[in-house]
Amino acid sequence: MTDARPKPTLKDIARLSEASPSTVSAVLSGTWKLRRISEPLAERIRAIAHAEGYKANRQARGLRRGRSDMVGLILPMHDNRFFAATAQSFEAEARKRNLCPVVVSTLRDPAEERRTAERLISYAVDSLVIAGASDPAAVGAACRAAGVAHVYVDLPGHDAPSVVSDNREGARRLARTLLERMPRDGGGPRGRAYFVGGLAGDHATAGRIRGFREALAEAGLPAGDEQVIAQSYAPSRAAQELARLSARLGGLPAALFINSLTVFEGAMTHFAALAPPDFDRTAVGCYDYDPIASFLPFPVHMVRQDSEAMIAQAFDLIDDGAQGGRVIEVPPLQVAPRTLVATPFPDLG
Amino acid sequence: MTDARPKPTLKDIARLSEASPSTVSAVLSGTWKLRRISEPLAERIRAIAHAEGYKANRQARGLRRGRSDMVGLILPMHDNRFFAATAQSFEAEARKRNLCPVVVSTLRDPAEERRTAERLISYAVDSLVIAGASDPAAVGAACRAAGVAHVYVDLPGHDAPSVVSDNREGARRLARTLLERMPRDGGGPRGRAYFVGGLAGDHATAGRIRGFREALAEAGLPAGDEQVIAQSYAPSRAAQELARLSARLGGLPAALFINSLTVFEGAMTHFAALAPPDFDRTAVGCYDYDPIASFLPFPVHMVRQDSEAMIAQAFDLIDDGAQGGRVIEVPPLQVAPRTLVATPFPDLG
DNA sequence: ATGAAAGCGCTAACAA
DNA sequence: TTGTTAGCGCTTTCAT
Repeated sequence: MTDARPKPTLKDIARLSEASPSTVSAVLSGTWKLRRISEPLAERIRAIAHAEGYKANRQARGLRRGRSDMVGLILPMHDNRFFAATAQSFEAEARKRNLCPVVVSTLRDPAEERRTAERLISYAVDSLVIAGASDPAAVGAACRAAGVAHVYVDLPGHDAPSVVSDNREGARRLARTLLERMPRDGGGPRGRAYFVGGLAGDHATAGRIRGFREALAEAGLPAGDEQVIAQSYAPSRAAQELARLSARLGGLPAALFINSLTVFEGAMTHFAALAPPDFDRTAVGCYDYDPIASFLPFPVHMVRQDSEAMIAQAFDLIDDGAQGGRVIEVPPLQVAPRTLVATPFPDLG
Repeated sequence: MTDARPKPTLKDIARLSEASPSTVSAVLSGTWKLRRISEPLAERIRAIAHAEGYKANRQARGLRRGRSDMVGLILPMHDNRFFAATAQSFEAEARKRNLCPVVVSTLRDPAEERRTAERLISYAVDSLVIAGASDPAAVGAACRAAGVAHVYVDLPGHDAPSVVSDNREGARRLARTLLERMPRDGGGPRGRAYFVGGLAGDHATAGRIRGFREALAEAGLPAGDEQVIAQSYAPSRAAQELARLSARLGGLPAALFINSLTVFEGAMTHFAALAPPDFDRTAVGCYDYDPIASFLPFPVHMVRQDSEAMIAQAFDLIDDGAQGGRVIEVPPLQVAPRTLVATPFPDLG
């Protein structure tokens, strides 16, 4: 497995091509416009380098140049659609700039998050994108101490620019969609739209509740406090709250704004416990996205964070050397139900 | 953002603590057992290093030591449950060994894959785990040329050890489960188990078909060729094949072994087109895993690759300096339907 | 028990 | 148009 002879270094190529290391370096790293090197020499060097399988040692180059051409993305976890999509966009943007992207997750452990940031910095990453930071201040301190450019994504920091979802606008749009779709047959206890799940104290949830309320107000149907149920993200709790609500209303409400997939799971178990629910009489929306969920036996309008746009913004901020705690809000995307047939399980809706 | 004064280097700490760089290095990098350094001196150095916020430059250290303490994972993509889980396990194992994990995806582009491998190697990663390689030979060549230890995961390579799923055993187990659950009311055209989806030529699918056939044979119900339908992974094609099958049988078969989530999506659209399908009369299994899918209105037995065990194996192989094209097979896990109520939508079966 | 010095592989002044 | 040289920050003999 290990090759017998050691990898050729720049000096080897210099010796073989009878040129000086600096010339070889210039030729091989594209700096050679400045050093008006003769085309034949350049060609010879390239040929020899290629023949010898020369590959520059980026640790050495980085050490000398004081930068690595690596950029890091720190995530809470990989196994999450949004963060995975974020990673994908991150890599695409990094490659556009000819940088080497590396992605690392930290499991929402502030200590691990900090350690990871410091590690990447010690490898001299040029910049860091920090998504869903659990302790932005700590990471920010490490970056600042090292003079490493950084941007927060999804959850804002204070010492550097942030790119977050426009929860309020996203929620407003989803709520509007639900209001359009919900049955218009008069009022009655079931005639209203309900917001379910999440924590009202949570920054994201708070924004979504505002958007929800605004859409309802716009439509001349201002929401009463009982229309917003936001005490938990837990599926079991969601199922419980929905059961209570359905009991009170005598069925599901005309529109259900479900705040996140975990809450949605809980909702599914509640639906399962019902006598065949009548989804003609209920418009369902979920502020979160999962492709399989859009294949459910009833139409679900979903919201997906625009990770692509967010990452593009993040890189712009880094490219521009933006400083300070500016927060940029990017509206999320709405995903129509992918239900191929209007009501896949006809007897259900 | 950028700090005014530059980061302290080892030399700075040496000057400040009135010790030599070599002593400081020894103290700070734990090598100091050898160099019987006095405890007071060590303590003083540590204190000063801490006070100055000294962080070793790993590019320099790596350059000198000829290794970086970084390990890389190359993935086809992030946005995939299996690969995401693989990344998570990879990071956990790396951290156990005090190595810095970095994850990069290559979108199944062999050129990108190779480039990424070379890049990571040029940063002197100590070893590389390559998951779902689209061109193992090219990556392997790069690793060998550089003497970088590497292991393939999920899809095998030939120049180094591989860890793959035991598709045959996984399929056998899933098929057994389906045979246990399927209605036993005599034969008839609908009384048999069917394998649907994937490409029979594909290595993974081929193994699964073998396992499927073996389970049926064990049960005294050897499969005829028409019971294996494996021409495509495409959802639309799957829907089409299922429609044809249902038409021929007069309904869904007693057991449906669905080979992958994409095929499953297609199956969903077919189910939707049917008159209310009767899932009392059909046991459904999917060789793939998605948590939301397990909340569907009918029970789905799912199979999930054991990424944790696979990655643990991969690290063992690297730790042991294993060489050559050995292939280790790890059986996948079976996930029972998480359906909380036996039949969530009672009217559906 | 500690220090001096060489050098990892590369780049960038500065010379020529 | 090209070569010489001095480091980047660290580890590691080899001296003492």
